[in-house]
Amino acid sequence: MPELPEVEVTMRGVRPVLEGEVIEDLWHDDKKLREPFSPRLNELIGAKVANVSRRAKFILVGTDKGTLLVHLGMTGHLSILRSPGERLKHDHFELTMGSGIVIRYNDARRFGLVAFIPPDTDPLLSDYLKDLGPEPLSDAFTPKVLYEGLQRHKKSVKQAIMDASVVVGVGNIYASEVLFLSKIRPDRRSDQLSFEECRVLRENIRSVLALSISKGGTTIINFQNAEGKMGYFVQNLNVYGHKGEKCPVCGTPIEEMTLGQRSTYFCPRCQK
DNA sequence: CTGAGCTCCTGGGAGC
DNA sequence: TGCTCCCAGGAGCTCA
Repeated sequence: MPELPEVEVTMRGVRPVLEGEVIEDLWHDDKKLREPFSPRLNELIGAKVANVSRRAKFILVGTDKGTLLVHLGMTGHLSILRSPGERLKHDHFELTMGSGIVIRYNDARRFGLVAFIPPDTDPLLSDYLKDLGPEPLSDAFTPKVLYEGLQRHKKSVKQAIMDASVVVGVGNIYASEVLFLSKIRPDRRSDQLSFEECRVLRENIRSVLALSISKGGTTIINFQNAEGKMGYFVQNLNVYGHKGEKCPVCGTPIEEMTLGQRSTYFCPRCQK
């Protein structure tokens, strides 16, 4: 379940093996991911990679012949293969670079996306990215921006911080964690939060994501081995998945509720 | 326009 | 042991 930190770490992992290299070959299977593979992806063969970046949970591979957009969905991951073996089940896409290195995309549930943005289109203005809210770790994500974003909605604060038009990159797990750290009940209406609560919430969103990225950074070496297995971040989750266990702060049993069809965990005593 | 609910997909766990 | 059922979740879609 890649959340933003895992995408960032993946992006940092593939960047050095892509930038400045030529895409020598490109392969995909005939199953569709979130949407079918575009025939225009083949235009990237022979292209030189200029830059690799991230926007929300998308990885952007910018070349002189267009941009490759990769989203890992729920179960997607990229492997860097110096001596690629045979493809495995659920391998759906790969790039062979001039260096001989193969970047391979595997995604069991096929919730991910591989898309082509033509060279005459600014990828940030493409349909995939144009409506996205601020990056949580950018200077643009101020307490005021979060406050105003939450004021625009009447849904629960948990659903609101998972809404990419408010802020990108907060998935289901971190939503519960961040609200716990902020002592805010997930089912509070987003437009009922005070400015001060938004300030605290904004701070926790940033610190949790930043910490996960820094932890993930140490897994890059592991990530680059021939196995290509990255593994999910093993981190201390305070409430997510801990229904019935004691709150680490006050000892009250953690409760679970459903918001927007998604499991939500919280401490009924700490979170107001 | 908004928010609620549904949908895609497969592996893994629970239950029998 | 083996079968069936159900759940997980990012994000786009439909509908009221």
